[in-house]
Amino acid sequence: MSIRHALLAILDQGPCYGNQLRSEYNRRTGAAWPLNVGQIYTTLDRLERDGLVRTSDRDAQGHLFYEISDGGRAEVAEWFANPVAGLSSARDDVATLVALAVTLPGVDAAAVIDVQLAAARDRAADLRRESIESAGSDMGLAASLVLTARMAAADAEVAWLDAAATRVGTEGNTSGELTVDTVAPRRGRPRNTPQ
Amino acid sequence: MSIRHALLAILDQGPCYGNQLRSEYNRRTGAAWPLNVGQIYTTLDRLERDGLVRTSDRDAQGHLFYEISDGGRAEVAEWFANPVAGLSSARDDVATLVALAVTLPGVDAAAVIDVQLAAARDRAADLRRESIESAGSDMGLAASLVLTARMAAADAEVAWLDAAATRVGTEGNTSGELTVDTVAPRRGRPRNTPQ
DNA sequence: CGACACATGTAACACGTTACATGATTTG
DNA sequence: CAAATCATGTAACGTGTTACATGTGTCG
Repeated sequence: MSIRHALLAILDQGPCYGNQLRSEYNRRTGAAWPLNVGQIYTTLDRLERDGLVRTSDRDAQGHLFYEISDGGRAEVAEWFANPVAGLSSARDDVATLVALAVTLPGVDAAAVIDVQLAAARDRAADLRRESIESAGSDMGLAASLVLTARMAAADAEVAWLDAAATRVGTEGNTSGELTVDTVAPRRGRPRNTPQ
Repeated sequence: MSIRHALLAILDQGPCYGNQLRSEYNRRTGAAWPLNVGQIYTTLDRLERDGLVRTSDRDAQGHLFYEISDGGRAEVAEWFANPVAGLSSARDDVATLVALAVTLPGVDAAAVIDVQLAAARDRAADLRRESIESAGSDMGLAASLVLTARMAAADAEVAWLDAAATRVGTEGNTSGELTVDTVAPRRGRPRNTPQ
């Protein structure tokens, strides 16, 4: 639900054509999450389908302009006025992976965590470098904020994985391992004995 | 790509039937990200379509068991051995929202941030409470790790929003505001003057 | 001219998600 | 018996994402 709203919010400033929207989106988010060109048009189609946008006239250059509707404006206002589901409420693949690594017998949880930790550290370092390199440039406040958000997320991931590694090392997974058997449905009788 | 792999990893322990997989998934992830029952079956269908799983026999109770294939086992091994794309590389809706709020004239960025900040704080507090309540319980290591991961993500979000509020307050969005005009395509002539 | 960027589109697919239908079994 | 739970499924939809086709204008 992010791209939809982002494009809509930009269109709230005035009519734009496809590629223009792409540029705007990239510039404002610091090109952090690259947006495929085609996606613009599919998203615009869907916005039009939902009556939030309508196609306007064509340019002298042939650019096809899209214009926001009243409904679209309302949607933008609502977007800006209410909480959105952020990363902290999203399904976390790394956490899922680690949780399963810890609970599944036969998986070296420590090794799994190490791999993810190394990758997360790389990622954090990349972002930090990017931040330093673009320090003197003309990067706007928005792009700068996005960059710090990504760094914060990466750092949090590193810190958590670090703590997880320690806990797995000390607490072990002795009581953590869960065989599928444990969950035998109530109406029971020993069911499947994996392997 | 998370649910697929999670179910596959559980199936790597031995055959399971649908609802059993649901229980396993919920238990191992501390039921943090609730999984609709139907999703299990759609996912299993797709796993079967891809040859990573095959249906096994039926139980005396009529339970339909699924069994992992060699290809599935390979996929699980690969999943555990390589970095996965975590939250830190995902599109961040909150950051996008704030970035747009800061760059779009006519939007009260400070107010937008406040709303998100309040929601994030609530979320963090909820998780902290959940953590305290389940302190003495028999929560396994995995579920505990997942909970801390969620708290870490929520805290990071709060901290970032806090910093963003400050920066928006001090740096203002004077130089940050970007009219759509700014981006006039190179081959140019003043194009659309929004509003 | 040829390479490249601009610009618009389309077709297909993946995954996640929900709502609904259906039956059996347990339990109060 | 009635309600709740267990269990299996299906149909439909939404967004994100990619790969591809196509044309035009610019620039060396």
